[in-house]
Amino acid sequence: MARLSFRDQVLRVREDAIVESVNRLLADKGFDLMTVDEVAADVGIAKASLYKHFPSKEALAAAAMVRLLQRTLAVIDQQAARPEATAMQRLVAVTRWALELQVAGEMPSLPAQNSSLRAELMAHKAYLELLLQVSERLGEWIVQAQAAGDISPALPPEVVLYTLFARACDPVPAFLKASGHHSDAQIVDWVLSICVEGLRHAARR
Amino acid sequence: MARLSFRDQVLRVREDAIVESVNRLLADKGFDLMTVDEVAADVGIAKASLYKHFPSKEALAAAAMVRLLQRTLAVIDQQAARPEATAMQRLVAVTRWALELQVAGEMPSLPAQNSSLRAELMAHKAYLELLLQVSERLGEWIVQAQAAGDISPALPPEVVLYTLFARACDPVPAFLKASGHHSDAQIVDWVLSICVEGLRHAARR
DNA sequence: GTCTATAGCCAGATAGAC
DNA sequence: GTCTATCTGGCTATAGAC
Repeated sequence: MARLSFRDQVLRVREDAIVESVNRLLADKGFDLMTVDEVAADVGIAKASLYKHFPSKEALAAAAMVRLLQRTLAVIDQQAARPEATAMQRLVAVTRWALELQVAGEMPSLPAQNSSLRAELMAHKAYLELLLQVSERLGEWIVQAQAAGDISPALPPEVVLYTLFARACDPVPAFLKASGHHSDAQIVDWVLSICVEGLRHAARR
Repeated sequence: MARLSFRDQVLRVREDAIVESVNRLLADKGFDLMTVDEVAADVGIAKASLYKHFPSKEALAAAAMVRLLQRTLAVIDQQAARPEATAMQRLVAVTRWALELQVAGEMPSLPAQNSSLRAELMAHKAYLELLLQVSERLGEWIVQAQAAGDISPALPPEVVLYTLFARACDPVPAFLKASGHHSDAQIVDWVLSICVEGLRHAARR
């Protein structure tokens, strides 16, 4: 990794601050309700300055998703470094991390249906590359967990992968949290248990 | 039920057509991307005429949700009329119906985060009444299924209810459908099986 | 690169004739 | 109640001075 000049370091720090604001606002309000004015106000710079760093609102969201995938890969690396853990335990740990992020209100969420956003994401090389990496890393563990009998072999790995991904935008934690009867940890445990046991015992029917 | 005058019948038919268009557009594009202009064009009337029937875009969405809940109650009634079925079989049948509706692209979906929409829904008496009815009807079966050992007694009924509700907006079917490798029926079976077995075997942890 | 000010656009809602 | 035409506000994005 090349040494960065002082100017570039300042730039980097500012952009990190921007992306973190975007991440929080995406988690809080979602893409459509998040306005660029809000982002600028939250970072503490003028809107025109934001557009010097990122060319569009969609690019802002893409940057937040790249950040999320990078953090996900870091968690995956961390799990890969546990020699005593089974593939299933690693999958569960990563999923638990995602659920905890969501319950803490730090999981950015994008609408599945906004076409301009989808188009920009599908053209974003770094995003696609990271998404592929995450999928492949998890995919290996899924196959291993199926061989070990921890995940039903009746399920295509693809189905398992999507089911795990979907925990990141599962509405159940938010509803349970809103009802106010349970602790965050308890909510995460329930949702995780339902997911894990579902994958374990699912059949072709 | 009072006999309707001819005028009122015409009104009713037109409003049904409107709500059906809204339902389809909500399923297709979601609330934020659906425009009132599109609804008017789809129905074949002017936008101003739409506003004579429904006072706001949010009211249109609320009407579509009321229609959905009414259809849900009809399915619940249908299951209640099967004396040979267990509570669990009834719950599974209702959930399967919802998943099939979603895979067919006829399940209207609302963003969880749009606050003006949430405010209007929470003020909509018919909607809340129906939602309560559906929850209570399903809640009874959930308790019975837990007593029969078909659903883990470690789960609060509330958690089970939300987990079933969430199948209506589960992103997994859409992803699997987009991948193009599987039939609709197969997709529904997998998602349903993961859900049902998860509820059956979930533990407190 | 940062700012103020504004252009341009789109979508929800309304006026008013018929 | 239906239409055409218009208003209004808010949002993305940019111009241009410093």
